Amino acid sequence: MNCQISGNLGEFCENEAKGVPQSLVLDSEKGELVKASGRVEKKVGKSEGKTIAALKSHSEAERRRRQRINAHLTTLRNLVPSSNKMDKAALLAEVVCQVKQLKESASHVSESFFIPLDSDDIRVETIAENADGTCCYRASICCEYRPDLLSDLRQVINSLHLNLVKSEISTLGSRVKNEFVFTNMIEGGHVNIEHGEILLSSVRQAFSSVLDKVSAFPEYSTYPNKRQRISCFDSSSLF
Amino acid sequence: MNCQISGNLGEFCENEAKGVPQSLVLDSEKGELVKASGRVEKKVGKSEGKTIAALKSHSEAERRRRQRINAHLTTLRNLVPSSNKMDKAALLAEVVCQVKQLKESASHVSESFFIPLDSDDIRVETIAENADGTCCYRASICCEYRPDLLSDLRQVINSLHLNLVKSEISTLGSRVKNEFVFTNMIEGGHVNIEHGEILLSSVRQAFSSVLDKVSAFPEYSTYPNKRQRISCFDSSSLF
DNA sequence: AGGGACACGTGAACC
DNA sequence: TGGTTCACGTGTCCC
Repeated sequence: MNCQISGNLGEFCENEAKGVPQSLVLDSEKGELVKASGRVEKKVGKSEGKTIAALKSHSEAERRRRQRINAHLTTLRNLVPSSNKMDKAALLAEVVCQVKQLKESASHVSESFFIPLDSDDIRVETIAENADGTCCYRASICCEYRPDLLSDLRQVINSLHLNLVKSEISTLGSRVKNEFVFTNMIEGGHVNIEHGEILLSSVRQAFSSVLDKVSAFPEYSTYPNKRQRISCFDSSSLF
Repeated sequence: MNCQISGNLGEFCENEAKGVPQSLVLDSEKGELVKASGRVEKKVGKSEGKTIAALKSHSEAERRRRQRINAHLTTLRNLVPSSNKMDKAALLAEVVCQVKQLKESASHVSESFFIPLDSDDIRVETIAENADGTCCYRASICCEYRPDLLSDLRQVINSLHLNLVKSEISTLGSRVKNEFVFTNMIEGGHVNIEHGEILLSSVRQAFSSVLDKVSAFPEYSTYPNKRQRISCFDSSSLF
């Protein structure tokens, strides 16, 4: 199966010329060592010319194939940062990681763009943790619009004393998504003593209470049946 | 340079036993065909055992290296869709495309998240073109907040009669970014006769007029100097 | 010296 | 049958 004979005679001749009998061959099944003999100029018959040509085109094709593969590898090397001195396997491993990571972040991002139409959604997550202890968080709540929603949210956000760095309102049909980005910094550049997880869970709980208020008032939960089209700009209901 | 002798004698012995003199060797420099001779059991000296061991460990190491590389290739094959029957080069080419595309979309997305702090920014672009002629567009305007900004924008959006599917307000410090996603559909499911590019350029022009209005009233352009902190929720200035 | 990494030419298999 | 792909063992360089 794994038995074959191959070789380019040029090197062999060089070795032979130097009197260096390095050209040994291993029979891996029997563990025997064998010295490849010098060239035998024996005629092989009328097919010799064709065999030469076939062998030559074969090795050339194989060289082209290797060049093709290595060219793609080089391209990948330039695409992945700091992979200049990696060997082939390490480069491919790095590419695997990059692809996984990029795919994950891409799906994560598109998911953060998404406004679920049939289920309410609360997301509270850490989006960056810095070495100095400062963290950046994102909290979002997506639900059906109702008249008191924004004032309720404002009240909740204010009561939590979050260090807001960005807030966002999106609308899609009659649904609204509010997103807040905040840090654990407090005035003066100090880091909030509260542990991140505690902060996040209190935000989660506060958002839940906003959603619960909707459920508690059925007149709001039937709101979508009206299929009212709202938008920050084609309706003044939000403002 | 490219001259070498290699081979596993097992195969050679099989061929020899079958009387098939296929084991030919090509000297690619001279174009000569040579038949590899049968095994020569000549003693090579006291180093024969070591040479056997070296050759064996070498080929085994090489096999492990190949396995490592191919394992990563298999992983990549599972990571990129519909690459089951691609050969190595095509797979790598596809991976190159995927990585480029993912990196581009990732940077594109993070750029769309970005709120420029020192320059006003208008972006109008197509985000999807469907086979049925319907298109999905995104238009965004990012600038310093000023009291009339939202009503100006609302007026502009209304006058364009866009089929809005999503609108978004983000704030970062005293800067505001408004984003609108709209389609070329009109009531009844028909596609707007207007060509997409005309639609987009009129949106771009309308947004520019909103920005121009800021420049025309210097009291607004000095607004940032106050470093006023606004947010949808820690200030009522937006609503 | 000895092990890793790479390019090479070959045999086998497939179409 | 030519053409192409892959795995293999080897030669060679480098540390």
